Amino acid sequence: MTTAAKPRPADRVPDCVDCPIRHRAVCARCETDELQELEQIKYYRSYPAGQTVVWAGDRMDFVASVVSGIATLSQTMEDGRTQMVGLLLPSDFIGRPGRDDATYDVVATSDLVVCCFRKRPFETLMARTPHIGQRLLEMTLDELDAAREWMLLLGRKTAREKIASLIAIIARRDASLRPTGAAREVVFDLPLTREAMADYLGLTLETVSRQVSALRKEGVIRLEGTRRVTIPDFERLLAETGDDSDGGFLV
Amino acid sequence: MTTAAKPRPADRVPDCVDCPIRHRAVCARCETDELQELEQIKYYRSYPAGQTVVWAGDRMDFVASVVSGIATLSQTMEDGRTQMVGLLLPSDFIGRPGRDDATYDVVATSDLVVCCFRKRPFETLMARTPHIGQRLLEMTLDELDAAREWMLLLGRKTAREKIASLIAIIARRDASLRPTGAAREVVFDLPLTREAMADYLGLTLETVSRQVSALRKEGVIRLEGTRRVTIPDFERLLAETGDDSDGGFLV
DNA sequence: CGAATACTTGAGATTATTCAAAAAGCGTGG
DNA sequence: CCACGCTTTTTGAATAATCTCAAGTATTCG
Repeated sequence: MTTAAKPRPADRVPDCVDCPIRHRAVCARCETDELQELEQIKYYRSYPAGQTVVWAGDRMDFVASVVSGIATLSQTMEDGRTQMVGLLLPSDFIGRPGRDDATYDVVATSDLVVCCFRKRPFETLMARTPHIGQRLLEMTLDELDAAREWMLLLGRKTAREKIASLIAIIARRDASLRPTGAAREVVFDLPLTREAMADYLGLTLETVSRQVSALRKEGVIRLEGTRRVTIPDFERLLAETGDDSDGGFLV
Repeated sequence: MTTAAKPRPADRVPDCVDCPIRHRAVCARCETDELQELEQIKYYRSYPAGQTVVWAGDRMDFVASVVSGIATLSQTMEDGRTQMVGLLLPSDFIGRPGRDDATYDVVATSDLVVCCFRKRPFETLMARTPHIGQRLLEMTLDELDAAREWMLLLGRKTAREKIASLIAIIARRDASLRPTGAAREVVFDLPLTREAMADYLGLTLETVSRQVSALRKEGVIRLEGTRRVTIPDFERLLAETGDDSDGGFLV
């Protein structure tokens, strides 16, 4: 089902001080001495696109931060229906302190680099210093808000609104990571296949395809190939999401 | 739309030591001296069934624990579509430290008693002692798991599976709060109207009604009136939920 | 270039919704 | 205790949205 390449220990592991996600990840609030303790128990791993990082139910002896790339969290029912329950971007946290088994499948959607911490030492460190737990609480509260926003999408939005919402969210995130100011035209690549989009949105891939095509035909978006999206008028796209018109633009 | 009775300050506010939710709420890990600090900033409020505790977007100057009764968290779209994103039971936490405005509507579904803490002092206390933050992190992680389980339900389950899942969850919770051991027949009252069930499940109330009737006609559940449910065979109900057959019975 | 994967499109079936009306349940006052 | 009005729930019929199955086309990778 998925490729089977092994995770590769990365060749060089950068110092925390030079880390690109230093200010957003679970370690964001750590003092220098705390960082040094983290350095002791951390190691990098790389996964090629498509590879599974952990399977739901598997024992997990580490927690980790996404350094670069994208991973997905998903759940699968006995008969194969799957629902994505989270999209992990750089600085996002993988795993749950205090829990030994993975609750969800974690899959690398692009080439992925993660900064792992051995779980027991991490838990010990967490108990000793409040900074990690404080930051993790903030991040978890944010994720909970995101999950609840997604519940509204899954439960109440139409297929068209779901697609528009997903594109808007990816576009926004992309804009926030990018140096540029407020470009009139937003251009970016979808990091997900149609099937992954379907799993995220609670749709079939055919419905995703049809709705993407519909938005394209109506000029809400433009496509180069199947992945590269141009949004000529962001307001127009937002109007298709079903969300409040005011709600947090360019957060 | 909702009744407009004022929240009533409760007459007597029990000591934390005697509190029924003491061991599960956000204060669960607090030492005696920390409890004393909490006593200083706490006050009780009561809301009659149907009343709104806070509206999304309103300023909230307190956080709170549910002491008794049930409340719902929900989101409403401009055109009135609403999605429930959480069910708050005794010991559950309301509000988010560090945030001034409510993100969701909170509505008392039954008569409700909450233990409020003024927000600023609570935040200060949190910063000073790690016990509250630690417990809040645990609770938030549990809520995140619950939200993600709900995402699977909303995105991938059929109407029938949704209803069966909701009934099973309420039955389980009810069993866990009840003194009895493993009774063969489970009997309990649905704490939600058909409309509230629909809002929780991402369905219309008519579909809820139809599926409840279908389960009744097929003997999966029995009904006395519209609220009182008997489950003659819990395994049979679980088989209708679409979940793994093994997954956490009577957790 | 060829095979494999990803995507699109069509037609028909299915599921859930919408609109409408009737029945059941609930609380109040006579 | 019962009648009345109100809310909640049930049920029906028609409609709309999405899914399923089935090709066919485009894209990617070796």
